[in-house]
Amino acid sequence: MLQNHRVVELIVRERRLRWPIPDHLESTLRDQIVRKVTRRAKYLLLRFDHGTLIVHLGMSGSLRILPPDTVPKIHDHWELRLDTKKILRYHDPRRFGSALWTTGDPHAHPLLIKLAPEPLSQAFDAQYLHRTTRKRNITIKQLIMNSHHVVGVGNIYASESLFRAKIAPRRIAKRITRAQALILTATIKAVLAEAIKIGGTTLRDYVNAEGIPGYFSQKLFVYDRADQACRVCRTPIKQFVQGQRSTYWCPTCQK
DNA sequence: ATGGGCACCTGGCTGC
DNA sequence: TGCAGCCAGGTGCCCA
Repeated sequence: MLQNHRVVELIVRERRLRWPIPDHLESTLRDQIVRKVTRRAKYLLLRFDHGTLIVHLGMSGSLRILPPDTVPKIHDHWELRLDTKKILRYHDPRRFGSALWTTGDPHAHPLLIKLAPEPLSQAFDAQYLHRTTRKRNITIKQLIMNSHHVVGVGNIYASESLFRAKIAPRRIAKRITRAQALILTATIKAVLAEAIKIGGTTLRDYVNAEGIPGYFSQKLFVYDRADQACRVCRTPIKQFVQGQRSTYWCPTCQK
């Protein structure tokens, strides 16, 4: 869709994202050809000949490919006009997302250099997780949500992965056994792969880039299910706050 | 080095 | 119906 197409113009309507969109970006991207679109953790990488555009969607961001002359709406902060006449448009009400320019190896960028291995890769395995939890006094839920230890696991999938692994969210990371590390890597991979396959998780009225909701919410065992019966044992699901985020778990299934 | 708390924002929902 | 208050799918930064 984007690859090998030329950017005719970058239009920025609101530069104030998590980090300001650099002033030079319009002139830098003009007439550049998108060579490759890749991803690292939740960062999208648009590779050009002279550098890389690093895009993050934050909590509420979306990117859509739109037909020519589609009228921009509120919170449509920037867009690439392509030689195909289509528009790649970034929409983000909360402005927690970002669009950064970097030259050289994008993986060497300060935001990417320290990221943990890709969760769906072989490098993310039981040995890795067991090693990285050693001597860690934080809870296992906070560890799997820390991108220096595990990437791709946000607040929803953290609770879901731990439920499937039967591990209590408050368990201290260094107390995780080798066997539990093996199970947890497997449940993280499964949860992420399933969620990706069915379009992610839609809560309330969020929609994806095609304007379609994700259906993983129908597969949630614990997230957003406080006081409802556990789908395995019927115990009421518990909710509490951990590091300013809501955690959901089943006190019977998870130990 | 590690871990905890804060910050950035808008909008939807709840309850008075 | 209006509105204040609360909560939200992320994550980098600062400080102890």
